[in-house]
Amino acid sequence: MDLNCTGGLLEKEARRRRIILNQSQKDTLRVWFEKNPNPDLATRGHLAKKLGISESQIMTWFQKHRKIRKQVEFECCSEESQEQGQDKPRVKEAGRSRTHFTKFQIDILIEAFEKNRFPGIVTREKLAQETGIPESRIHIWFQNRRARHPDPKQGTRATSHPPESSQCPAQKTTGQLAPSKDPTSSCSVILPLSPPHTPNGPLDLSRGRQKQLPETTVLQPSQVVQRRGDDQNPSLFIDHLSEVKSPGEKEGFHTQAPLQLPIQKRGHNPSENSGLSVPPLEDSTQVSAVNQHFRKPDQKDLAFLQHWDEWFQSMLAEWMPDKGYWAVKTDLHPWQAQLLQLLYVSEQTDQTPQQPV
DNA sequence: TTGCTAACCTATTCAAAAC
DNA sequence: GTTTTGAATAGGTTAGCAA
Repeated sequence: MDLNCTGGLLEKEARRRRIILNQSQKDTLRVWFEKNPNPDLATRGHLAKKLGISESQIMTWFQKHRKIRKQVEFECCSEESQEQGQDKPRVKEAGRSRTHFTKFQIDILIEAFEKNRFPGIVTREKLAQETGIPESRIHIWFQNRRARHPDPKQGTRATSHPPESSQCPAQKTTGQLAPSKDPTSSCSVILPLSPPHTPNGPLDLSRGRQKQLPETTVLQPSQVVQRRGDDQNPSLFIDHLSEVKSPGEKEGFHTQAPLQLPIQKRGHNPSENSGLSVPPLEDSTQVSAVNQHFRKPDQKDLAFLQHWDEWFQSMLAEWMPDKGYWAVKTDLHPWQAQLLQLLYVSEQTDQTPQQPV
C-alpha cells in the first residue's frame, strides 16, 4: 500500500480535530463578542483557558462570527450601519504584539516545513510541544511561510487547497512518528515528543510512544558525541546557554524553556524521576522574556513540567521495556547530543538513566 | 441527505522589529 | 526609509456531526 496516496479517514483525523462547543461555551463567547469582536491574543488566551479550548479555536470562532455579523449587517441593516462598517476595526487600539521566535524554534519549524508544508493539528501540536510555541502561532507561521516561500516543486504558489500528497507519510496513519526511510533525513528533530507518562497533562501527551528506531542502540554519551563532527562540539551548547541576548535580537539563541519556567524552578527534585535529570543551570536559563505570549504557569502547566525531565529523556533515549534500560539514540540532532553530553558531565555519578516512575 | 459550523485555506494588509 | 516577518483580516472551501 502506498502510504503517500492514502487519503483515508485516519489522515483526515490527523489534519482536523473538530470540537463541538457546548452551549455554555457559546454563550460566553457571544458575551465576549458583544464586548469586543476583535479580541487580541491575550484576551483569546484568557478565553481559551476559561473555556478549556485552544486559542486557535477561539480565533476561529470569532472569525466566523465577524463574518456572520457582517453578512447580517449587509443584508438587513441601514446605510448607517454600512457606513459604520466601512470603519473596519482592523487596527486595534493597542499595538500588535509580536512573537519573537528563537533560532532553535525557527530551525525546528523550517525543518518541519520542508517535510510538510501543510501540517495537521497533530503535527502542529507536536511542534508546539517541541518548541514551546503556542499551536495557533505555529499555524500562523506555516500560513505565512507558505505564502512567502512558494513550493518550488509546484512552480507556483499554491492557489487552492493543499495537496493531500503533501502530507508527511510518517504522519499519515496514526499521527505518530515513524522512522524515516530516507537515509539522509533524521528523526532527531521531530522526536518522540510524548513523554513516557503524562496521563493528565495540559496537552494530550499520552499518545503512544514512538516505536524503537532500528538504529537505536546502547551507547555511552561520549560515543554519541564522538560520532558527530567538530562543528557539533558540546561546548557549543554550553556557550549558547550563556548567550543571553536581548528580546528583540533576531538570530540569538535563546534558551527559554516553554512556559518560561527555568528548569531549576520546578517544584520537585529533578533526580526524583529520572537519572537523566537536567542539572541546575543557574542564571543561564533565566533569560528575559523572549516571547511575550508565554504565560505564567497554571496547574496544568506545572503538571506538565513535572514530566519535563522524562520528556527530555525520551528525546535523547528510548526506553527498552523488554531489556530494562534506556538506549541512547544514535541519530541525535547536534543540540541533542550536546545536551546529552552536558547532562552526563553534570551527572557523573549516574551513567544509567532510570525508567521514569 | 442536509444543514450547521468548526477547521482550514489563500490573498492581502498591517505593523513591529531589524537592517 | 526599507525590508523582513509575525499577526490579523476577508472570503472562500472542506469536512465532522447531529437532526
